[in-house]
Amino acid sequence: MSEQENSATTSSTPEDENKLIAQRREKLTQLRKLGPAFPNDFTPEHSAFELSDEHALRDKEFFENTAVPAKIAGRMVAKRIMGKASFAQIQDTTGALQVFVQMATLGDEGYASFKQLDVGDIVGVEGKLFKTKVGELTVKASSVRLLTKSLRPLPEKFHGMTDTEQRYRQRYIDLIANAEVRETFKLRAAIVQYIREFFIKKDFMEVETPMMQVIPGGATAKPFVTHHNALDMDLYLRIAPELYLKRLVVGGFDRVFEINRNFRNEGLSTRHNPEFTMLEFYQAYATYNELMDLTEVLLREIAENVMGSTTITSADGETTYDFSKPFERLTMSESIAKYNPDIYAEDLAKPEVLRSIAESKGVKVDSSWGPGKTLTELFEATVEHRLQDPTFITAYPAEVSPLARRNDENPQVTDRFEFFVGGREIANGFSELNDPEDQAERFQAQVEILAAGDDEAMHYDHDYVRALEIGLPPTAGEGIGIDRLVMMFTGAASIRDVILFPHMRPERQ
RNA sequence: AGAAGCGUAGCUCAAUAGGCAGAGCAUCCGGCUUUUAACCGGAAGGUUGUGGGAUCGUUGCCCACCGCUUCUACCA
Repeated sequence: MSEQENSATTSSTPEDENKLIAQRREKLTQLRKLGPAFPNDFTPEHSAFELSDEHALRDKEFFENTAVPAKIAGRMVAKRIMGKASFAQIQDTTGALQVFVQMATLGDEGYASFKQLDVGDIVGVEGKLFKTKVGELTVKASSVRLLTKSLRPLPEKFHGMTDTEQRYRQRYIDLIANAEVRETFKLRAAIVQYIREFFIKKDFMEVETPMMQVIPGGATAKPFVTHHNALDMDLYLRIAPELYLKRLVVGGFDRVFEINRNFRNEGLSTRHNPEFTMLEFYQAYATYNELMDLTEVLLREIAENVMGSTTITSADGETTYDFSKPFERLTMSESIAKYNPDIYAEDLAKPEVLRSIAESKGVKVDSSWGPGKTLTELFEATVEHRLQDPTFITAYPAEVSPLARRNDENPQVTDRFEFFVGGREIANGFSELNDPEDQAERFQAQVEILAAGDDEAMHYDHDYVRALEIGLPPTAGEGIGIDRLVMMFTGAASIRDVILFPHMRPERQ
C-alpha cells in the first residue's frame, strides 16, 4: 500500500476528533519517535482456541512443573490494572485468551509501556502458560509488544455496540465487540463451505457465469442497468444465472453449480437486499423429484454437521423446525385445501369457482390473471406463511413458471417445487423446459406481457432458444437463497444480520 | 414509494407538563501483585442529528431536511 504517514494527521475532520482520540494520537506521535510505529516482524505461533483447547483439561500443577511457551497476537479487548500486576484479554480470530503482566517480570520500563497501551490496540505477547487460582488458562507475559496503535475507542465492554446503524456501517467494530455477530458470520462461511464440498463430492463442477448481461434472464425482476463505455451500450446486472448455467449443460457439462451474487432493483426489507447470494445447480438426466431428495439430504446434513442439531430455532425463539423427519411434500392445491378447511381441492380446478374463492380470501384478482396466477396468489395469501416445518410445494402452474417443464399428466402445471421453512421460501427447483418450441412460445407470451407494461416480464432470449435447439438433455435445476438459508439456520431476524456489509444510504459528509 | 417510531458524552442509557442536561462504562490523576462488567478516591468530558421558526427562555413545541428501525407495496 502507499505511504499514509503524510496524511495521518489530516485523516479525520476536526469535528470528528475528541479528547479520547487526541490522547491516543499523542501516544502514536511519541511512538513514531522511538522507531517503526507499525512494526511487521511479530509472528504468532499459537491461537487462542488452539491453546485453550489443547490445555483445557490440565490442572494448575501441570503448568507449575512444565514450561509451556505461548506466542499469540491479537486485539487487547480488556485491561485490568492492579498496581504492580495486570490482566489483559487478547482476542484473535479464534477466541480470546487472558494475559498476566507483572512489573516483576517485565521490569519498570516494560511494565510502564504496557500501562500506556489502550484497549483496542493490537499486541503480540510471548510468555508461558499457567492457570489462575480460579483455573483460567492465562499467558504469563515475558514480553508485550504493541503492533498496531488503535486511535479510536471501542464501544463499552459490557453492552457492546447496539446501535444498528453503526453496527452495519462500521461492521468492523460490530465484529470486534459482539461475539454473536462473529459467530453468525463464521457459521455462514461454514455453511457455504459445506455446500461447496457437498456438490463437488457429487461430481458437480463449480462455474462462474456473467454478472453483466445483455438480456437479464432467468427470473422475473427489475434489473440494475449499467453502461459499458467502450462498447457504448447498456448492460444489466444479472437477476439470475439460470440461462447461462443451462447453456453449459447444453455444452456438455452435465453437473454445474454456481454460488454468487444476484442483483434486483427492488425494495429493501428484513428479507431483501439489492444484492444477495444464490446457489444455483443443474443436473442432467435428473428430475425435480431427485432434486427434492437432494435438497432434503443437503439441509439435513447442514443442520447436523454445521449447526450440530436437526432442531433449528426460529428468530423469535418461539418455534423450532425439525429437519430430522422426512420433509412434507404437497401440491399447491393440496396445501391450499389443507390450510383452508372450507376449500375443496377439486373446486380449485374450476376457474370460475377458483376466482370467487380467491376473492373470498381477500385476493384482489386482476382481470389479466389466468387460473394459474390466481391459484398461486391464493397460495401465497393463505398458505405460504404457515409452512413452518420443512415443506416442499409442487405442481406450480405453467402460467407462473416460464422456464419449467410441463407435467406429462397435466400440462397446466409444471414439474416444479418450492421449499419452505418458517413460512419463508428458501429454494425453487424444477425439471427444466428443454423443448425449444415450447420455450419460444413462452418467451413470446412474456414479451406480450412486457409490451403490456409489466416491467418485470422476461425478455426474449434468442440465443438461449438457439442453445435449446442444439439440445438441452433432460435436466433438473434449483436455486437456493443463501442469505435466507443462513437466516433460517442462525435464527437471524433480518437479512442484514447475515450480510457483512448490507446496503445502506451513504453517510452524510 | 407510503405509514409509524427513533436520533442526548467515545459506548450503553436517564432527564425536564418549556426553566442550571445526569449516571454507569471508557478516558485522565492517585492507590492497589490472581483480576475477569476488577475495586477505592478525585477530575475532565455536551452546539441534545442538521437548518429554520414560535417563546422572556428549548434537548423538549412547530416546519423542513438527513439517517436508522419496523410495517405495507414490489420481490427471493
